[in-house]
Amino acid sequence: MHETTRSPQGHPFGPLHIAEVLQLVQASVPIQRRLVRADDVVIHAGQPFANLYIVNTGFYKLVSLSGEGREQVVGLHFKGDWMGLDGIAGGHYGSEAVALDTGEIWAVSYEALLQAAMSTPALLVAMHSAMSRELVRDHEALLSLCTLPADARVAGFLRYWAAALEQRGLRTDHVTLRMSRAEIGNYLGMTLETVSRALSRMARGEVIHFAEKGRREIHIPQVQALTSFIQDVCATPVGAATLR
Amino acid sequence: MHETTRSPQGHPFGPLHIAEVLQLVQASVPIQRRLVRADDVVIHAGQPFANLYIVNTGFYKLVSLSGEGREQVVGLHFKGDWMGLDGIAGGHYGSEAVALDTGEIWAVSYEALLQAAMSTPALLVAMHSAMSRELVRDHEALLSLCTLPADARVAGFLRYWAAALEQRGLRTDHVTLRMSRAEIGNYLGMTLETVSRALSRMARGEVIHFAEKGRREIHIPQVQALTSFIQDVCATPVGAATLR
DNA sequence: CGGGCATTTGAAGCAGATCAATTACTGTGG
DNA sequence: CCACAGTAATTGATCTGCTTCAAATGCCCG
Repeated sequence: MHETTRSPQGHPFGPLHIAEVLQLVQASVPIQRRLVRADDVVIHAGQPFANLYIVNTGFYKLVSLSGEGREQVVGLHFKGDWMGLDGIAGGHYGSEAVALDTGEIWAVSYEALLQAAMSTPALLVAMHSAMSRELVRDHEALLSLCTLPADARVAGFLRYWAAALEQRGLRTDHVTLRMSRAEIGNYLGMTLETVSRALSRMARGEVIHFAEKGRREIHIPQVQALTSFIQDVCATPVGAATLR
Repeated sequence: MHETTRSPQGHPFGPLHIAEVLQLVQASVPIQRRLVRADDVVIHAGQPFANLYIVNTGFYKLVSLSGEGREQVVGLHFKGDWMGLDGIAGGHYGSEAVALDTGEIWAVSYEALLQAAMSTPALLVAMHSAMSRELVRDHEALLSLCTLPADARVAGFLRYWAAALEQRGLRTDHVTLRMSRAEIGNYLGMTLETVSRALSRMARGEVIHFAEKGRREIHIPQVQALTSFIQDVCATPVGAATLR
């Protein structure tokens, strides 16, 4: 989306590539590695804040729990993303981080990070960029949620996932969703049936194709088609208050 | 909500009170003050990132613009809040900051902030806390948006606004909304008519009262009643996918 | 005092939720 | 390797909360 995949060598304050950030962290602070499998809980909501977690491999969802038992997927995280950032302010993690498949995450002490930042400002900027990116992403999610109809949100979800893969140098034509229809629906603010219908509609429109077995393998001939699909759907726009 | 209004003197790494953060910033970095009036644009989306903005007085909304002209209020900001944080990652501000009435905002250079942070770690933690708080808030907004029916979201909005005022030592029984029904609706993902009806319903239920003239002055006898109202409404729950 | 905008309120329509039933896939034990 | 149980996904029919459309009222400001 933006030009975040640049900076070959990278001067101290410029934006770093995902791999460069991982190297930088590795070189600056002690890291505790942890291998996880699907459904492993990496961060428990409510636990005292101490570490930040950086995704080395795998896919993760962030889940917010309300007091009354409502739960909400509030974010997805890929290689190079930081997790646990919402714990800095209150001293406790604000949401659960759950692995969507096997992977490796790095735990680094926030205190150690602050220390290291004194001598390595680039580390600080990398962390700030991670937080900033998450804010931007949250705002995009909010925008999509409030202004797009269900079908467009599902298409936007696929596009987002594909973009995340592409940014990390992975192929985007064959995508394996790591989430059930229910999880996707929860993230997008709709029911699992609506997700299913949206996907069926996209498949019928040749925007995506399902792999022979298993409805979670999705073939996306051209990501750009998702964008057109979104715009098509929005010819009949949704009705939330338009400003002024 | 949390115990964020503590720390009388405040050791370097503990959470600071809003006024303490403002003092700290003032003592550590050069500040450019700006007086604004309602509808003044403090930050223009897309402009090159350079400064962070701290609210000294007034109320502000953050608006995200999509390429296709959709716009979405993604946040509200009060005294002590930082704005422009979404610009760090991409080098450009991601949303417009618009004043909702008169106030004073402080512009501080991000570079200067990084410099000052070297000698004043507390400043860094204050900034991180601000970002972290915004992430938490975004997640709360998402949760509310996806799991609560319209009436509950409006009540939650009032409760949020009252809590923000209380945290800043202001009275919460008489609240003056600085936003139109359309703005509120946009923020909450519903139409202005639905906002109006929700408020009417709350007034009918004695949860709030309107001041004699001007439907933006709202009397909230007891903030706690808003919470009960939300739970009442949720007896008939909304249907977004529940996880697993 | 009057024009223009914000808000309220009512009536009707619809996108998406809910309910329900079938099909497809995954893992497990024989 | 196959049968079977349990879960995930699809698809259809119906229902409903919220949007849309419409109209009246109230309020601010020149």
